[in-house]
Amino acid sequence: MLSPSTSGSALTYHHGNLRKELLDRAAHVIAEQGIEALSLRALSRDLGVSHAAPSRHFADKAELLRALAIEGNERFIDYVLAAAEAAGENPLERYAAMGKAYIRFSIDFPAYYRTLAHPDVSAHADAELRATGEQRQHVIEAAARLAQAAGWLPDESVEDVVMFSIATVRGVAAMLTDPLHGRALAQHDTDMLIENMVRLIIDPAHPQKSLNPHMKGLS
Amino acid sequence: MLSPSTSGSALTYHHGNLRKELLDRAAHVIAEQGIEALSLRALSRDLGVSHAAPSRHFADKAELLRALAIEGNERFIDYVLAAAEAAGENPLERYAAMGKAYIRFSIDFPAYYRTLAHPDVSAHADAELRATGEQRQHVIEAAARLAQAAGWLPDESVEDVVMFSIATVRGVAAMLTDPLHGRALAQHDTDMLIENMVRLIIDPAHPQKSLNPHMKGLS
DNA sequence: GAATATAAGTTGTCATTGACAACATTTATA
DNA sequence: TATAAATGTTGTCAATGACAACTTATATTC
Repeated sequence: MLSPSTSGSALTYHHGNLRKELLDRAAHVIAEQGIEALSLRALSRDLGVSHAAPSRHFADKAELLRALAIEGNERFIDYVLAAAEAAGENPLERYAAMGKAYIRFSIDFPAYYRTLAHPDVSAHADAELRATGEQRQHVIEAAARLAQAAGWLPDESVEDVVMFSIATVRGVAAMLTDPLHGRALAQHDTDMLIENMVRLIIDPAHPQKSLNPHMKGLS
Repeated sequence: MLSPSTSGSALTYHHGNLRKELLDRAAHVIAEQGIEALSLRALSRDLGVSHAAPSRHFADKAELLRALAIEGNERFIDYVLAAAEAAGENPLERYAAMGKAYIRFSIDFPAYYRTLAHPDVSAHADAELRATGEQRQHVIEAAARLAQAAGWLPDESVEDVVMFSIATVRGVAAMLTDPLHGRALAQHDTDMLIENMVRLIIDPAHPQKSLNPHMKGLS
């Protein structure tokens, strides 16, 4: 009862570190049944606390989702940056790896992805969530700049290539996770699909890909 | 009271054609305050009927949203096909026009777009909604085939170019309508952005755009 | 044209939910 | 030890979606 070393539910405090357990359980429910099925009271029941307990950690439901979204943004950044590191030094390879990681994150962490993609969450964004969202943007934009400097779509503005690449991977992620459109693909097919989609955005083997290839040939 | 010719609320029946009025009002609320703010009871109050009246037309809330989504898919198809017609005969121009129309639809008809994009709606899709979704897919796919035959990305599979182009416009639409990411752009900027994004997918002026431009040069 | 079936709408009720207030208990701090 | 702060509980409220029972208007049938 008193020992903080017990793993699991009765950790350090009254009932354990309820805040974290709420977030974990919420992520589980969202991954299993979607974000609409999330109920603070059901969450409380699952964790064996009273229905008002969550209010000590989250002012309302939106705040819990916000916290989950912030956590998701942080993990997203780590995930994508790790993929870039693993890809080596070539800026084109790095950016392609980040694109694949972007899509894969949405599949590997459906709860974070759904939370981040949910319209109501971004509608109720606060300063902190906005901040992690901008971090996310900066990480991608910095890598895009380097890729462009290495020969990718040199005639386009940075804003445009950033938006183009984010939009595409975001759209692919949406389609793969959409139960309507996303017919279940085999693991191998998914890998191949991601590979192809990212190659259509940026192909490290052919960085000269450009809308004005004839201009490049004359320069 | 009895005349069916009066426009507006007291049309033909008990209270008018309530079904249509519910859908219209729902679209209005969704466009104004988002899909989460939609309440059947509030809808009933707005239209001056009792809280159980909607149940005669829609078994539950999901069914109303489903009907709205089906309507949205139909209008989407009309909208995109009209854009293709206006673009003339060239398959590349036509496909580009359809891409722009796709994005523009999400801006011009936010209620339909939000409903169609909402995860809970596609989760509760029925046969009819799925059918209109497939129609949508076929319309795009047919145009993509023609564009490919006219020289666009000839080395890729149809499935890949379809997914790539849909994903990109879908992502752009998501970003433009996302209150977090979509900082308000001026009308002209939006036009230019759409233009650029679609040109990065398919550029009618340079249909030879391909991942293997050197192969094309040798053939 | 009256009788009847059906469609459309209403009132009443219920369980669930998110939010809040008042109270209780445990931990931290002075 | 006294007290403040954090954490959790019980009780309550209004709003909501869903449903059942009842009412009324339109359509159909004899």
